[in-house]
Amino acid sequence: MATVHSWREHTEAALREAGFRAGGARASVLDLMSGQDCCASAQEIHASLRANGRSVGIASVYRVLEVLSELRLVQRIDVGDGIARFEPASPGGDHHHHVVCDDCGKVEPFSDPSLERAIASASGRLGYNVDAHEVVLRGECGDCRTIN
Amino acid sequence: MATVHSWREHTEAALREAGFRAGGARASVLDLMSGQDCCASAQEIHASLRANGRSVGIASVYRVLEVLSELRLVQRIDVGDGIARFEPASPGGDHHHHVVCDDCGKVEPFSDPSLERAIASASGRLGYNVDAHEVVLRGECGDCRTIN
DNA sequence: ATACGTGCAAAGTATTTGCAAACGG
DNA sequence: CCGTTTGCAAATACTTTGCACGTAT
Repeated sequence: MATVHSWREHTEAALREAGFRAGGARASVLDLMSGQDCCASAQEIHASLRANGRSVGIASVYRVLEVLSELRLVQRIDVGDGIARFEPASPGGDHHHHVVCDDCGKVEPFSDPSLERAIASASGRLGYNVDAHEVVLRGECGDCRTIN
Repeated sequence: MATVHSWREHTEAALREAGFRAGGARASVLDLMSGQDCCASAQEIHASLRANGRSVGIASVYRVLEVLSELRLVQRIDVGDGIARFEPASPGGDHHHHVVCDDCGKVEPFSDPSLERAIASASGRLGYNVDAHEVVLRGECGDCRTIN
């Protein structure tokens, strides 16, 4: 059974509901992102679109990502290199976090239920209405450790 | 009992050991940062120094922060606004994380031992030599919730 | 004396904004 | 039609780099 509401469908519905119109650039970005396994930067997304022959402007990519971020349809990720990365917010439950290699800069996803529980419990103790969170671990990856 | 090794002293010793020379800009940055309670951006640090009459160049601030980051004497924090922030790495044990208000952008520190345990345990399961981590929570702060 | 540290200015890169044309409803 | 969306180009903002000079060792 395929997910009844793919991220793509869910997102388009949410945009329509929020009063946004359809448009080529947005459709292209959604197309690309729906097949994206982990986070990608605006520049990477733009380059991929160009490579696939869809000529969307870089400004549109940023604008689409801004809207999607505000509606929490994508999550913005900062792994510490000053580049904003984005990935579909997971209604499908594949929520995850990231490990970054200090050495080669590689970014990999991981997930851990007990970490999620600890975050939920800590969130409850703050005077904030916490609705999103991000965890970034840093260290030397296996490959780099072998080389050095 | 005052901490025998303040961050300031610890940091200067580590720099000397690593073969760095003393210099005015670095001393100014260390001075300022040792009295810093939570994270500050390079620009904020630069502005504070100027305000205090210490004319260090912005480039030096960045260079000092880069060195300190590499030696893990300061931790770099990215709360998602595209600005790198830095705070003394806590040998004194006041390790903490950050909550950011989605609305007004305010950044506040918090700490939670069980969250730390969960991170340590998750770190152990990855193929990485995890030596640093960062958690950012996002939500509406108490003030903004009252206003809206 | 020699190499490292620093300040300034210029360059680089990610992101945002102004604007006119294209397009959806 | 009217207002949103888009692409281009220019503007902005943060950060890095080149280079000449100062300074610690």
